[in-house]
Amino acid sequence: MNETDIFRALSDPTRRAVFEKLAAGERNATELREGFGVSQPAISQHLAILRGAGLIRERRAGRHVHYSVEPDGLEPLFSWIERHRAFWPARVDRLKDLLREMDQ
Amino acid sequence: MNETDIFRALSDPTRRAVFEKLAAGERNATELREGFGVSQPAISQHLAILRGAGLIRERRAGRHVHYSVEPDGLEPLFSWIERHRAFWPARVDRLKDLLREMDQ
DNA sequence: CAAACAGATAAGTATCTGCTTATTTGTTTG
DNA sequence: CAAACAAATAAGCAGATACTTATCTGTTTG
Repeated sequence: MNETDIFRALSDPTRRAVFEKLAAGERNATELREGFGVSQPAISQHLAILRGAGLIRERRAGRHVHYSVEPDGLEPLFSWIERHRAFWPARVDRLKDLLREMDQ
Repeated sequence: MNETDIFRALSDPTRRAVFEKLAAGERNATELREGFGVSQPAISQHLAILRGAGLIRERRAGRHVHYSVEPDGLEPLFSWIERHRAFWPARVDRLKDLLREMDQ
């Protein structure tokens, strides 16, 4: 949920690729595994970390678990960027406004 | 320079705090060390990682080395966010425009 | 120029990470 | 209900990470 968890979760290329795949739409763990040369437990562990960072959610359906992006999951990352508006005075004020709109 | 390096560099709380301190203005290694209960080599190593990720730059002045934020260092992170416009269709199209402006 | 200083580098270490295989839990279906 | 299936968990391991102390390099200054 915090910045460290989010940065850490996204610092792994496989995990970032999984997240990006989910950004294109809901997938179950088996579908997510396709294309990665990695074991089923590895994907399961990556999903647990993404979930722990608040970036994805799961929806159980029988023996399948469908994963999808948590819509506001990246919000702490946006906030962190915004907090640098001291350094990018005008630029990030605009970003701030944009992010506020996104919340609606 | 790539996304992985940037996410990794920012995933450490101490390193993120150093970066944030630099966002407030140029500092040398000794000044940066203040407030962290950490050895001089530790800070030096953190700075090397931030530098390797393209997030900070250094300016040598005698026996001092002054560090500052690399203005476009976070650009790959912004681009990565932007690349999710498939998921936030309208929202991120706006962000895209904003980032284009920022490039000018 | 010797002593002090700023910072980087070396080397060692405990802990963390990402992976594996093996096993477990729970669900579906012939 | 047994076999197959989807996914999580356990345990172990090689490599990475963040730190330490010790040392080195380079700069300044009394």
